[in-house]
Amino acid sequence: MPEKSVERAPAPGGKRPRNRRGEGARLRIELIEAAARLLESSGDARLLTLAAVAREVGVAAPSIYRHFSDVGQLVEAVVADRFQRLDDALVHAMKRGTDPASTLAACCEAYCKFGLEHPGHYQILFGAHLELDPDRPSDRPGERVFGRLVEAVEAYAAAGVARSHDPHAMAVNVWVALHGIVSLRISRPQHAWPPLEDLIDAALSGQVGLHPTSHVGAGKRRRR
Amino acid sequence: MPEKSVERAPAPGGKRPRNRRGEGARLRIELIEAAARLLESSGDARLLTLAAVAREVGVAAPSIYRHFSDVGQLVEAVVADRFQRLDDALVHAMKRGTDPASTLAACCEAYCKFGLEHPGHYQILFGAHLELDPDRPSDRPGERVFGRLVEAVEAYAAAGVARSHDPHAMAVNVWVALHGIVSLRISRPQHAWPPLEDLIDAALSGQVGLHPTSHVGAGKRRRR
DNA sequence: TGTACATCAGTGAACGCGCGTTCACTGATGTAC
DNA sequence: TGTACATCAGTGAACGCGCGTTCACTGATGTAC
Repeated sequence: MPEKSVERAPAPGGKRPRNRRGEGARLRIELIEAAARLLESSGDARLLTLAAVAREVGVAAPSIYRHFSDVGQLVEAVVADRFQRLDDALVHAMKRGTDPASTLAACCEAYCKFGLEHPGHYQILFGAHLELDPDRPSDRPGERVFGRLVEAVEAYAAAGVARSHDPHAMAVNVWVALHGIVSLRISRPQHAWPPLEDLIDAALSGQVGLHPTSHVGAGKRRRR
Repeated sequence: MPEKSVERAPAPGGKRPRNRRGEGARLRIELIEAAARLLESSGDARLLTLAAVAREVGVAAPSIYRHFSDVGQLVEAVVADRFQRLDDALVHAMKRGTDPASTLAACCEAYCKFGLEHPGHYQILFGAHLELDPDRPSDRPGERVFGRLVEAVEAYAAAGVARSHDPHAMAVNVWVALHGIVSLRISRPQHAWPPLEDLIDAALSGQVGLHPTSHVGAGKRRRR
């Protein structure tokens, strides 16, 4: 029987082959992916340990130091990546909108879906214990994502049917509502929740006056 | 002068005097209070250690076992106590209301204030990692608190000015909105938030059609 | 009233474990000559 | 072309620390007689 048949052997059996010369940077990627998996399942960066990451990848713990000087940098790498993914998801969703109303709805829906599909990451991104560098307001965490919401609400408001004339204030209210939807559904999965769409509709109609009928059919929304 | 002048000597200096015979149960209280302080500052029960609680109280770690068989029971004691306090606060606030509108507003305000004044506890009570005994639905966490909200919304709906005719659904929307307000303000303290009252007003007017003017003057609300 | 005893409240030492971090090292492989 | 060497990717052993948990114990104090 062939000995080293599989290249990507999983950690338990295969004694993970070391990278070729010049390809050491691959471990960096693997470490970030492993940390991301662990963070997804814990939902709190403070519970992440270097030892667990090393184990997950199948590598000795000191090997991590070649790429990250401490666990914080590893977390930062994961967090930056996930903020980027969320932003990408919002931008992508908004492109699907055919008018300001459906664009705003799509944006909100994408936000909630990201959160509900990656609850651990969502909790880390928008939970209280992030502590990125507060001196770099450019990446003040989540501010860019909030900016997308502001964009969408502004465009909707410009179309003239919004509730008030302060798009920024409305965007705050919408963000708060969406965050409530996502985080309570994550933390109370056993509660008898109405369909996600209904919660989003209620938030949008309450906060910006965007009623369900105005954007039915914009995305793949189906009522039951 | 009386010999045992100070009963509650602080941990650092005073070598905490042991309780008299028959008063061993006092340590139980102290342990719960200490755990509560630590939980308030961490915001996650999974970070609580017996060693830290023992240190906080000024007692040897094994002493805890006389009162709690593991850290989970200690957490459970704190959580039950804080849920009770929150419920008390809501009930007390609602008693101050003079009509269904002001009662509902007072309830929501009390909910938010509890959360913002005890952010660590709020995160533990309504965060994702609680895991109380799911076989006892009676204390399914937070359900009783949610029930207060349902009560208040129902009373308001019965008065006839509500947005829809499904008080339970409205209460869900209100809960979600309040949770969003509290948890995002906790986790993004540096964000330029509007006054708490404005956020609550927006939630209430959006979700149940209760507009600020309908309850101005009911509590100590002041506009600026 | 005095004294022996039972009980209570809590301690100190010890253990194994997982973690972070350091250090010198190993072995494969690309490269200069 | 062959060979010596430098470098790269990663390891294994070791350390101190904090933690959970056990165990036998200690010393104060209430109580029975």
